[in-house]
Amino acid sequence: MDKEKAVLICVSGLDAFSDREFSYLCPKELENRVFPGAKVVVPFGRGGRKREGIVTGFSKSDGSIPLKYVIKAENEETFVTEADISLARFMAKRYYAPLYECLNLMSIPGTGVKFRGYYVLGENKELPDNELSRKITDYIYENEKATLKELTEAFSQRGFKTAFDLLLKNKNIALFEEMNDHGGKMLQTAYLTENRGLIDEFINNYQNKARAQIRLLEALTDCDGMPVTELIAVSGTTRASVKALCDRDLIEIRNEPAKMELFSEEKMFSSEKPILNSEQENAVKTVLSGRGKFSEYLIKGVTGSGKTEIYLTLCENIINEGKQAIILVPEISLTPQIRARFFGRFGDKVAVLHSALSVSERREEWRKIKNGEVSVAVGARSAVFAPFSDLSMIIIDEEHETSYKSEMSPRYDAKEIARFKMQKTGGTLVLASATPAVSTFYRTETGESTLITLKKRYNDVPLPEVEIVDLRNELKGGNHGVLSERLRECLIKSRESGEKSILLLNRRGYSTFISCRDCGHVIKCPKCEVALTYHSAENRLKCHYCQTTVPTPSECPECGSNSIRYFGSGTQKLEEELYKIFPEASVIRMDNDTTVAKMSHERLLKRFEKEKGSILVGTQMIAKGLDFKDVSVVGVVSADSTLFVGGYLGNEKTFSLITQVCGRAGRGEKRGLAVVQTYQPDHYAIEAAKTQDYDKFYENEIKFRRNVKYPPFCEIINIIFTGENEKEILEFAEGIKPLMTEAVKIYPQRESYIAMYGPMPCSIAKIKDKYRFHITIKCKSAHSVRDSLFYALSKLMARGRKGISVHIDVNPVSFL
DNA sequence: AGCACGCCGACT
DNA sequence: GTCGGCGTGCTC
Repeated sequence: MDKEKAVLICVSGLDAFSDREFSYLCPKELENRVFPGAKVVVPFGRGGRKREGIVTGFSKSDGSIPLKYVIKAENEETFVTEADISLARFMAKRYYAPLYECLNLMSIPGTGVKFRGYYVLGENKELPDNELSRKITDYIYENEKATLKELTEAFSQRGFKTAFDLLLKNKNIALFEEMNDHGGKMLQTAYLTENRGLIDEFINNYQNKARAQIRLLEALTDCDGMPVTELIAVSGTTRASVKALCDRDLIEIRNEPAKMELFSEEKMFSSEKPILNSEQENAVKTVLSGRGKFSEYLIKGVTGSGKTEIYLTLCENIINEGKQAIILVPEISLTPQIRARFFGRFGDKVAVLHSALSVSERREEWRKIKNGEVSVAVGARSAVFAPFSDLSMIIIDEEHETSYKSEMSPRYDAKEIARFKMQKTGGTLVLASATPAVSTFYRTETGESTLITLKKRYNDVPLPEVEIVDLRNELKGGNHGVLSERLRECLIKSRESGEKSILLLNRRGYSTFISCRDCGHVIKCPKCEVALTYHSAENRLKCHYCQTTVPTPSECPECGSNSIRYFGSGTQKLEEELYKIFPEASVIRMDNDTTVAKMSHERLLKRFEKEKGSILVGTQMIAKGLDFKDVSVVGVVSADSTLFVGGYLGNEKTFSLITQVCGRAGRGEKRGLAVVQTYQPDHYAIEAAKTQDYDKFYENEIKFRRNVKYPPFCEIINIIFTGENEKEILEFAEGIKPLMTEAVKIYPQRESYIAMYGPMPCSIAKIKDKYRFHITIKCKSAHSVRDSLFYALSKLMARGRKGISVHIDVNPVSFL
């Protein structure tokens, strides 16, 4: 008899420690649709509930356990390749993530865990004779369906489980598994109606009455329909005005599958080939000379040295080879300006992936890549998984940015993924930055990567002059304000000559914390272990970690005194102070609070560009991707604010942030001025920033890293435990020590193991009522401690751990 | 996460 | 004795 085909499948919904591949049989009728890479539906667990799975290989099952059958095979477009499977295996091991979740990143977007179990009324209408049964069925009847979780919460009384089980057994209720289908998401799109006459009439008659509605109509006249959310953002209005126009029958809203809509400016952007200078040409030549086998480059080029032209030229070469390339940029840089350059150059040969896309737009881009309709993909972190068939180059712009590391499971590092992919296919990896990550630069010293340096700035504009202001002297001089005398002077001068200024202050809100003068009590978030920040716009205190807000207290909640004081300054306060000095000026504030709405980022920048003598105030989001003429002054209000947070990366973050933002000064012909305010003028990160001297910074920093054994001289594994009960977490986490001792005996790789610290409270010890502890492991390589750590953690997780969740972060970039 | 099995305590 | 609560371990 023909043996039935048995396949290995990774199943959704397992945690990293119980994650395994399972064997299933394939029914005859599905035989040619079930093979490695295919998405399938399988029964799983004792209840045989449906789950999504991905076939990872063929099983050599010996028949010792009875196998279940694959229920369904999905259609073709959900497939992943064998190369994806081996990449996913690497990721699952390296980042301690479930294999399914890794593969899911590579398959078509918006197909997460598909099945939700609901309970509905069953065929048997005769209920057991008890009140609880009736209540449960009534609840389901009223809501049509209910999840088990919902029911357990609604009937958190004794006897629920029994009654529930009985109902299920009697078929009074039944399980209904629903597909949680995100596919083909519809988007509300606004169109002008056919009543053109009425529209013109309305615009004329309501000039001064319904300004918002008129702006909406104007925005719509130039285009053929626009998604409502975008329309609101572009015209700076609200949903209420949209509704009003609908009621007047002037516009209509249709539900449409979302399309990727190009902005007119993107289409119009010139497609002229840039003329490269000799440095740029050399860079291109060097990179291309290594083609044909895996090679890695680091392009270190000051801001304005024209790195984007190099990327464009490299991509062009790849396209001519008939191959494909990915360009990764930090999310924040995916502004229309940058997108425009790629569209201008490659037209419809380029796919763009960014966070503002809806699921269906993302699917469409993914499909174009998969079908070979495009040859270049530009996108943020997750674009590294773009499913090209003959990918041959990956370029990572601003490679020092920490956003290339995912902070959600799977906590992957796009740089490592890119390297893995290029190594496998013999492609080229290009990293680029004005201020490379110290770990990246180190690779050029060990020979793992080739350094390419660009020194010339576009049009030979000199780098800005950087002045350091010692804030301790300001204090001595009696100036307690946010702005030093010197910076204030420069701002005034800049405004007088009609030029723009940019001020960086890496703290949002008004004040950083508020406390009582009499008893010293600091007002903290009720759910998190952090101080609340005062936000003047809402006149409330906000928690930046859980978004809770509370009214501003007029007296101290501890001692009742009414001398509450606001300490520290954020962007809101700075904005206010600037208005005091320049009542006439246009001060534009850009931070998380002002840019939550889609597109508002771009609107704010446009305003800044348009208005003479305007001042831009913002958090680190203003440091990148901005390209303005006539910015004569850049101010760094508090240079040390990133110095001692962010763990060992603090120095590097500070140096690159200051350098980046200072580079915004004086583009165009004139030399700009940057004023850096600090309490630590002698710190080497600040000193090096003064002369914009990366090499000097690197020299100091690598010495420090080597001395205290930090990356690149080790790898760090952070294990984070969270839960409601402080004591239980601590006890649980302590359990890892003996297990680790045991594990190291079984997997003798001790030479790699450097040290284990903790458990200790995280630097934010509580978020949303959950306490947080962490254990940090330093090792020569994460790879060689993987087996022993996995052993210890699996055993640890196998014990009762009510309410404690554990996650692992390999080489974290944030240590909160 | 969810589901069944099995141990233990309360109630008949 | 029996029912039901709750902890423990497994899922092809």
